[in-house]
Formats: sequence, structure tokens, C-alpha cells
Amino acid sequence: MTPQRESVMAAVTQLVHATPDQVADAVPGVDLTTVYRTLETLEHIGLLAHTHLGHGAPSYRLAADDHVHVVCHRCSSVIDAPAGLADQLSRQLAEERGFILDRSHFTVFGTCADCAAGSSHD
Amino acid sequence: MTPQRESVMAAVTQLVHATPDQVADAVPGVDLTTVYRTLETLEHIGLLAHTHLGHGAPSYRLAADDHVHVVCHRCSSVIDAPAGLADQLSRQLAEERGFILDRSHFTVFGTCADCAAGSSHD
DNA sequence: ATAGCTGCAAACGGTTTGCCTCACA
DNA sequence: TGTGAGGCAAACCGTTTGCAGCTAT
Repeated sequence: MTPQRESVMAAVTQLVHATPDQVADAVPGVDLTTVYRTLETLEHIGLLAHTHLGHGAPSYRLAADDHVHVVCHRCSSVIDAPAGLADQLSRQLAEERGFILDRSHFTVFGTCADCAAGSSHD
Repeated sequence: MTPQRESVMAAVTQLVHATPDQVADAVPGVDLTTVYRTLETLEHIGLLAHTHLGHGAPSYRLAADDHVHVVCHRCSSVIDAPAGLADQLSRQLAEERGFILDRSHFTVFGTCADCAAGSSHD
């Protein structure tokens, strides 16, 4: 655990969800390359997890923070839902196909209630 | 419907799942930029849909081909599962949160049976 | 004439690579 | 003194933008 790694962990902890770019901004003095390499390392040893919350950069968070993501692609809001939301699907995939769902990577897209209500704009 | 658009539709139909790059390879003489713009247009008018099957480029397919994707991130295999797989989750999100799940964009990740069995590597 | 589509080239965002340096076992 | 971590710059991939030419109203 180098100082840079401690800083990156601290930044992700504080930001809850963070792209590599956001992490780099939060840890001035640490090179962006180092941020990428560090995020990868920390994920590999199981401290962090990432998922894709949209078209851009991936979002990192603490692996211990076990929840799934529900993203509105109209307003881009991200809802953190309890991990249990994926349980039934997870069970079904396991039973029918022996497939082990990775919940940490689980994100679904759609239209949130607010956007569905005021569904004027595209 | 220009000739280029017909070609792109034909290519996606034939490839089943195709990245913009793969489409461009399948339609020589059509510029990559045109492929991007055409895929976007065809998606907008409801003929195509795309989802993200991994870290790289998005994958386009016919919108009429209504299924969800299950991806093994160990061997990168893509399983096309019936759209019904998402029904329970879809219902739950609608009831609890008024969230309308977009099935065309639905992809889940995990470890397939084969990789889970021979789980030596990585 | 006008509007929309195409091609080409350049810009762009996000990420990775190569290489050289430094710190510490 | 050798191994791993960090910094910097350049390459890289996928995508978008600007612009000019073409085609079919």
C-alpha cells in the first residue's frame, strides 16, 4: 500500500461512484496513468469493483458496497438499488444455465418514473 | 433509404450482432463515419437496437430480434436468452419504482457454466 | 435552390504502452 | 541490487465533428 494507493482508495470511498478521471481530479499530484493502474490493482485484489453506468467511462466503487445500479438513460440519474433486486434473475440463470451472475457488474437501463411521467422531451 | 443504409441493414441482419467496425468491414466502400451515422439513424427509427457486450464497442442488432444478453467475462461468450428472462425484474422495477426497464439494452455479466467448471485460469 | 446524405480529415475522450527513474526490500 | 511503483509522453481505439461535394427533390 503506497501513498498513491491510499489516496485512490480514500477518493473512491468519498466519491462513492467515481470514474478514473474524477478520481484523478480528487487526488492531485497522482498521475492519471497511476490512477488507472491503481484502480485495476485494487479491483484485482477485491477492494474495488466497477460497472458501466452509461456510454462513457466506467464507475468505480468499494467492492464491499454491494448494490446494483438502475440508470435512466433519459436524465442519466443513477439509482442504487439493493443487491437483492438481482436475486431472482441470479437464481434463474444459475438453475437454468449454471451461469453465475456477477452482481458487482450489474446495471440495468431504462426510463425513471420522473422521466416517464413528464414524457414530453425525447 | 439510401443504398448505404440498405447495405448497413443487410450487414447487421447477417451478422446478428455487430460493432460499427464489423459493419464497416462488411460494407466495403461505405465510410466508417457513414456507418456510425446510419446505425444511429436506423436505431432512432426503431429498426436497430444496440447494447454493450463488454468493454469495447457497442453491438448492434435488429430491434425486432427481442432477446437479452448474458455475457461471460471470462471467455467472452455471449448467450442470447429469451427476453422473458428480464420479466420478473422488469415487473419489480415498475411496481416498486415506476421504472420502465429497457430490455433492448439489457445485458448481464458473469461466469458461464463452462468457465465455472474448469475454473483453473484467472 | 434546398435539404439531406456521403466522404474525408481532423479532433476528441478515454485508455494503454514504453521507457526511464526512484524507493525500498 | 533487483523488483515493483510512479511519472511523463506518445500511441491507440472508438467515436464525433467540420466541411465540402453530391443527389434528388
